[in-house]
Amino acid sequence: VTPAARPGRTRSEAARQAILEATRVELIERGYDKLSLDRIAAAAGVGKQTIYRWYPSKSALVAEGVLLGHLIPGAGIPDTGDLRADVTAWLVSLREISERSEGAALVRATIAATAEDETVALRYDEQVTAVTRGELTARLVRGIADGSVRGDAPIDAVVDSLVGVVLFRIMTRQPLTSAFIDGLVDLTFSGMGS
Amino acid sequence: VTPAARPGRTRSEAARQAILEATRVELIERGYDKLSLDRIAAAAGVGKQTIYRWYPSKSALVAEGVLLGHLIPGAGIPDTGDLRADVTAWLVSLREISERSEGAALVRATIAATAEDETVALRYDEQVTAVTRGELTARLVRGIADGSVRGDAPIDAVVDSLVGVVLFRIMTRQPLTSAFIDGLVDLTFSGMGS
Amino acid sequence: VTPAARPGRTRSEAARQAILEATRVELIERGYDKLSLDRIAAAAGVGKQTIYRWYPSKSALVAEGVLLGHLIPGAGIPDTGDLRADVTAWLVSLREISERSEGAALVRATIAATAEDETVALRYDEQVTAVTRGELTARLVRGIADGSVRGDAPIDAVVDSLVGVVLFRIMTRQPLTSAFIDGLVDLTFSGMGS
Amino acid sequence: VTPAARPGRTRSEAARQAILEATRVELIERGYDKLSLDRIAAAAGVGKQTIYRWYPSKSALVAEGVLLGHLIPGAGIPDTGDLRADVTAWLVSLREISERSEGAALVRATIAATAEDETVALRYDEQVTAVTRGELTARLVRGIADGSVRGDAPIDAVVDSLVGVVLFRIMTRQPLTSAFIDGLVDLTFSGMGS
DNA sequence: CAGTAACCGAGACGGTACGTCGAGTCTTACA
DNA sequence: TGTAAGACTCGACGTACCGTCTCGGTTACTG
Repeated sequence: VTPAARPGRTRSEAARQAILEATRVELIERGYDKLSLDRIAAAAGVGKQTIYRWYPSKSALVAEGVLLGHLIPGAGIPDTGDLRADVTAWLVSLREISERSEGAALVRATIAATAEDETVALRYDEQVTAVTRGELTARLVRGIADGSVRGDAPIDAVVDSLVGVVLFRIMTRQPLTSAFIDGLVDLTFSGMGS
Repeated sequence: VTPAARPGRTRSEAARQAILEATRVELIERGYDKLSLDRIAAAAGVGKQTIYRWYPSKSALVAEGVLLGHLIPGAGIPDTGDLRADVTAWLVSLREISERSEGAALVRATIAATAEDETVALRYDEQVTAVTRGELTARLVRGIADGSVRGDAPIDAVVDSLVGVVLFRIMTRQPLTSAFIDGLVDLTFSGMGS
Repeated sequence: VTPAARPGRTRSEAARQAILEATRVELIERGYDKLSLDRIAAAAGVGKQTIYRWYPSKSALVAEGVLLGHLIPGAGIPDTGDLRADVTAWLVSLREISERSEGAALVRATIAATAEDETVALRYDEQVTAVTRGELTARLVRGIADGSVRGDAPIDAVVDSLVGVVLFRIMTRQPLTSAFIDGLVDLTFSGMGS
Repeated sequence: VTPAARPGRTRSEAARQAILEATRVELIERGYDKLSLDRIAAAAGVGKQTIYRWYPSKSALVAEGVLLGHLIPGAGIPDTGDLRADVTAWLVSLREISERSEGAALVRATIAATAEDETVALRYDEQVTAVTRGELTARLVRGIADGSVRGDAPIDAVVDSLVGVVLFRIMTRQPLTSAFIDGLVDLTFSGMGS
């Protein structure tokens, strides 16, 4: 796909990357609602108009800037054959993200943006929830095959519970301790019923 | 405990209530980051300074305005003796809150405020998470007593999973359907293991 | 002298004119210290920031808005050959300005701004006093030439006395009557000595 | 006339003096339009209401605070028999006032207040112009008697010229030099005519 | 000599305006 | 035509004062 060969100067992919990078820095340092496009433009060495040429609004920029491969889906679910261990490993990798302060700040910025803006929520669903659900579902289906998951397990509930609880702990600034992860895995596999 | 007997005119509780009410209206209609203190002051018939006299920041105002008995803890957990039915009933009552558009808007505003501001997160923890955890824990302890919950169930994981998943569905604009609730209760009691 | 060729949009001279015009209206209607930049901006159809881009302070705006060719120097000193008649005619033209209520209001605003702000005082000196002194001095020099003014007359004292007395009468709301003007001219030419 | 014998606590003259003193300090330090009643009240150790009990408005306070015996009339016109020397001495005493920075600041504050507020202008006229005119007139009348002033001199023009020129020099921050004073006296006695 | 009326310091109140910052748009000169 | 720069309108921010009102508390006249 040739880039259309239009007249005039070609749009600078470098500028776009600089914008996204500057956005992430701002998000980490100040959070979602203290974001300033003026500051981003200055930091990226870019005119404000260039930002608006790529992204129609602040939330679109944030959606793109945060979600594009820089977040949770980065932590793919491993497949060692031992499902319980794999889920635990996945949660541990999320814990590591949440313990780097920049990671927690980005996640919180994403939560705020998602809660406040419908279009960000849609993008979030496509790019994070759907991907995670896909990976997790695929892994669980293999688990059903090897007998470690029962055939009628409520996959949606599992996915949303796990993602939801992680976001909730980050949102409320509670650490994801080992003990908590163990309890969560235990609950997920065995339930609390007697 | 004397009421301090400070000099000067006594602070107007009526003004404070008007501020909180106007804040809730604004939150429902516009969301957290489009909140305008100018508009709130005008709607409440109050000087802007009076708002700042009571609340040091936008987030403090939102924390107070939203959390004070106007949210989730309003939905207490029932106790009919049948724990599974009680948890289901509790989730259904949350669904009803989330389906009134004002309920969902307030919850989303709270999520945004909590994610962005540490002090709001602290308040949220005290006034929502702690209360819910307390109620749920008490109910589960009775469940252990009557044998419907195993003695070593990870209570924290249960509480944060249930609250987290509800907030996650509201944040991402996914409905809390009956089917989802059933799956969630099933997962919580029985786990997904085979 | 090239027009600088700076990057970015060129500053809007139209906006500046609208600001000055709105300022004069406000000054006439409300006076110097009841001036509101919010109102001026609204009346001029201009953002407040644009006012601050042109003028660093309220007084600078007033200095510019009032002094720029809209004041006393507008009343140049005539030269008919009869110096006494010329000075009288000049004072009469000042009387006419001071009798239009908008004229008096503008003069009083200028007095207030000048008295309160050093930089306005400097501008006033350059744009009003210096110009008037120049015109009057030139006229008096011609008067010396034709013998109607003595060669060692204290020009500075003449200029400051005439300007000062006019401003004083306007400031204290005393009218510039014909009788007063005649007395003043008499004093200026002949002195009060016997 | 007894002071009415009203019931209730008598108004505190000490408070009133403290208010006036604090007002003068503020005027000297910040000028007329940056005056703050809150600051004055705090500095005077007085409630704001007390100020309003004595003075209905900011300008009334300034008029009272500044004019009451703390200004130009303090410099009475001497009478040594030599009128020219007396007028010169009076102008020199005004120069001394204008050279103490607090003196010039108070005069400028008064000018600003007078220019902006009609009621202050009235008071100014009564308490400064009228008094000065009275003293000067009395002295000039004696001058007529001893032959140093011609009988038909325009007294009003003399008074307003002298007061006006002094205020004008202070307002525009020009010093009252000896040379200027000499020129002014020369002009006043002999005129500029040949 | 108790009542009560006017004062006092203090400070909260509803407002208006300040000077600054940010969003999103528009207009230059340059590449 | 795209780009960096930057001015534009609009609107919100958090602060400072204004002039009023309301506290608890203090005088001083009055019945």
